[in-house]
Amino acid sequence: MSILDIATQAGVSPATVSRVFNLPDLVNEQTRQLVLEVAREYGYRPNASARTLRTQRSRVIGVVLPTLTNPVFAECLQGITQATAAHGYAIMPATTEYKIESEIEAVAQLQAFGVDGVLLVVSDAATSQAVARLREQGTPYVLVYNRHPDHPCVSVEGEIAVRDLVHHLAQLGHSDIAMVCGQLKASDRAQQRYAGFVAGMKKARLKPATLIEVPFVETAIENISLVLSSSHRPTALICSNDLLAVRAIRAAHQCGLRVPQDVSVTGFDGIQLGRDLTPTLSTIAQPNGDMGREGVQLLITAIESNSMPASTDSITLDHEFYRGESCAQAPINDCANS
Amino acid sequence: MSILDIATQAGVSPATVSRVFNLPDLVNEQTRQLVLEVAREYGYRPNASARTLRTQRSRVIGVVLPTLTNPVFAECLQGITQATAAHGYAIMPATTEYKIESEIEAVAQLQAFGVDGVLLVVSDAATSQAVARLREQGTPYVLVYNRHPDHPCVSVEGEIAVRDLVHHLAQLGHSDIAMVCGQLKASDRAQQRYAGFVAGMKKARLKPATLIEVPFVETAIENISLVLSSSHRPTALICSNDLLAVRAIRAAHQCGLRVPQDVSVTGFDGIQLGRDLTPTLSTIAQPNGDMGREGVQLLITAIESNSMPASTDSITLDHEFYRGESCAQAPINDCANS
DNA sequence: GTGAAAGCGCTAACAT
DNA sequence: ATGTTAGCGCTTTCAC
Repeated sequence: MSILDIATQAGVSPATVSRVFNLPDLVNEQTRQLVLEVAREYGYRPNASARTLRTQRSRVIGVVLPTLTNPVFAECLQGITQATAAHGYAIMPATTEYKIESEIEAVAQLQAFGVDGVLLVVSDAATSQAVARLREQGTPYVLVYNRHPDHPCVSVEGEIAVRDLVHHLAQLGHSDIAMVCGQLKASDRAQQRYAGFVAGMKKARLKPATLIEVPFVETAIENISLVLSSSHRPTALICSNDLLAVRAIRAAHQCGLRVPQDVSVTGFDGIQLGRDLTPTLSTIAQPNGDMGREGVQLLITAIESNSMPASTDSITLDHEFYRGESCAQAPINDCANS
Repeated sequence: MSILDIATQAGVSPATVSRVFNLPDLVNEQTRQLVLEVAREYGYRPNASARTLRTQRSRVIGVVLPTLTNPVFAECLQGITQATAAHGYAIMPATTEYKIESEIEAVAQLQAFGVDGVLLVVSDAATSQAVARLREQGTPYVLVYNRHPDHPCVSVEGEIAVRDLVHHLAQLGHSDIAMVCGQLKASDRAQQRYAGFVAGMKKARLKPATLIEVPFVETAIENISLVLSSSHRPTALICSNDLLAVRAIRAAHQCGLRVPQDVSVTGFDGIQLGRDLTPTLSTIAQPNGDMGREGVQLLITAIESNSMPASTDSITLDHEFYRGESCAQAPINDCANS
């Protein structure tokens, strides 16, 4: 069923049928009803490829994410899905599994499929080849979660958030605080969060910050356990994301420590599931759905005005420390220690 | 950069350029190298819409899921993504948020975007209008997680799995076992799992099975707490999915009960995160990534042979009961009770 | 092994 | 308010 068939059946020209679907106001009420009727009868729906070929617009947005297995990105994609659907756009996601070389590959694939723009979460905005390619080729893009002055980004102030969290923990009597991260060099976000940790520790005049860098998620629990079973263990663990926090809690448990009585654990991301865990997860919550939605807004606005989102369009959303049960006052004896 | 530009630059016809990309064997080695060279130089990539318009194949697969917020579907989508990418296909996901009327809407949207086929998880395969539409219109589709004799499905034997689980719990000394589900009428999977529960209880000659039906996730914890604080509370809770199991553990905690010493909790799905929780989640694990991958395989095979997947192509994958820390022997006193 | 040409279904400029 | 028509970029038959 092509537009020509419908036109013939309705006794009008293909142009009129096209107008009924794209510029209905230009068509006489009666004619429009007639066309709509015929179209419905034959179950006609305009062919997207033909429209795209003609208009050079696919109404599809590409999305590049590290993984869907981390709920933070799944929640974000959920937001993206809602916002795009509301605008009549569809999405085409691709995941990199945190492999940096997959980023450029994913972008190339999406471009090959003719997406109008791309939303992405990259390992490191400053050095990303994927982002460079997008920019060179004039494909509209917006970074989400990444935060960099040269690119259009939707992000939260990760550095400030962690700095303030250190302050909060210090107030709870913690002086021995360690940070748990993935590989720092593989993530600009982790670096920013770590910078906030260092700044916060310095400001609180606490002793040089311990960093537990976890190279692979598989060994996270072991890595953390090692530190928790040392003679002078930290009383609080600031994890750079919620999944690490979950593993930190497990590590504590394996070391015979109770959370939060013996050790406090905080995460970063605010995944929904954290609210239902036992203990509930303390975390620096980001509005994950909104991050996606705002990114879509930025991107579609640019696409429809035939321009590229600018770094000056960047949006910073509010974060919020959610104090769950995994975080409490420092244990008394440790207070005595310090 | 169109195929014509490349052809002109290389001094060949557009047909030859097309062959270089689609039927390279038909092209003289030298000519091919030349064209490839020119194409690379200009960063040429064939236009997907034009190809789709001409061939009537988009190489895009639509995916309809309830939500991405439940890791079970995120993991499945991950598998789908990998398999499609390996075949040179892209995916276009849409979520229904468990709203049954969104299913048909999502399908219509995907069809409008010209997907070659659809992978879906629906509320109820038997009555789904979305599935009916797909079938009527001759759009290839495969159901995932749903299990129904009239449709091509990739699923596990949910009923048998739960039946066997009841047996396992009975062996552990549990006689007072309750099942926790979402709204039964809204999910054929939950119904099947419940049927397995009833069958298992009967076979184990245990007293009529208690069902805790949780209408809304928001109130799940309250609903479960109510039962756990009753005078003759169950010693084991079989939850129809892992997210409910997490909430059941929380409910137990709020009732002052320890898991698993006072009450055992099991889930269904095998989400990866469950392995890192404390206690680790006991669950009937499905191979979520593989479910997606198998669905893709079935679908693409059909698409490329110009046919529709048949109900006889349905695949049943193996499930496995993962015994985590959330499940243990029934408490002694309760054994005495029974 | 390569080229010429038709046409996939649509939109938009132009004409009436 | 509606019609005519060219052409988006590609693949594929048919011819050579």
